[in-house]
Amino acid sequence: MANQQPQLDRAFAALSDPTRRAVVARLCLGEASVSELAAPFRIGLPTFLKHIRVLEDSGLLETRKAGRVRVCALRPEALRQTDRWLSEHLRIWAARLDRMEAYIERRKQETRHDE
Amino acid sequence: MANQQPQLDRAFAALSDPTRRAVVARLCLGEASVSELAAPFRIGLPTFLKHIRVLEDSGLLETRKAGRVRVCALRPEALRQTDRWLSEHLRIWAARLDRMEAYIERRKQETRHDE
DNA sequence: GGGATACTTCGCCATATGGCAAACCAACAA
DNA sequence: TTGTTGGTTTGCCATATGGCGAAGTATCCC
Repeated sequence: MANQQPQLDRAFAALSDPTRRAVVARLCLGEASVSELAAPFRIGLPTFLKHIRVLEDSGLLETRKAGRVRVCALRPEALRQTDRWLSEHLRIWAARLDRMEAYIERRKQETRHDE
Repeated sequence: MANQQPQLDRAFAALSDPTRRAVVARLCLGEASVSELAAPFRIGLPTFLKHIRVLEDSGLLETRKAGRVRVCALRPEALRQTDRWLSEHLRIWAARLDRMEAYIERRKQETRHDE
């Protein structure tokens, strides 16, 4: 049973860390350099860099070097992919619930009919 | 900087594993016992149980014991919570993009005006 | 009771993750 | 050219994760 969705694995894993979610949230507002992104956190730069690499590997963001500064930008396609997985499964679940309710309603009707 | 959303952390982490996503997908179709859920996978039951515990701790599913069988059911609220985080941030990102496009459009108009 | 079934716990292992400090490199800025 | 800034690499550590097999417990069925 090989893993068919390593992309999805990595995106969900990347989003499981509050620091990384905060970075994604920040980048929704526009590009930023590594040190700008790191500023709100009390962790060392090497550690923070690791978070950036994880986000990059997951496809959630891309970076480019401008002089000595590394600029980070969101890649919303990866975000959309994870969102699609969730909303699709919620849809399936809701559809089943609807069928169940319809079934119960039908049973009620039939019971009334029997009386 | 304390973590404000351990729930969200755990839900995303739980969904980062293909086995666990498959379990969630299966449970969208209705309740199932541990061994029914484990059947499609080639991993041992103890290992599979760990996955179930992770899903349970994340709030994505709940279980109850019926005789010697443990029945698992989806808790869609946790699924919805993660979906909300994603769609909200996608919304913010899209809003910014709209503003940028509007800005560029305005610049175009002004440039034309200057000619 | 006694066997089969369905977990459940235990102990172990390899790898991954998230953190640190120290030293290093590259590119401005004076 | 020399210092400062912004990032990067390296090495280390503690804990978590995902896997295993063996043994244990609790039901259920005969």
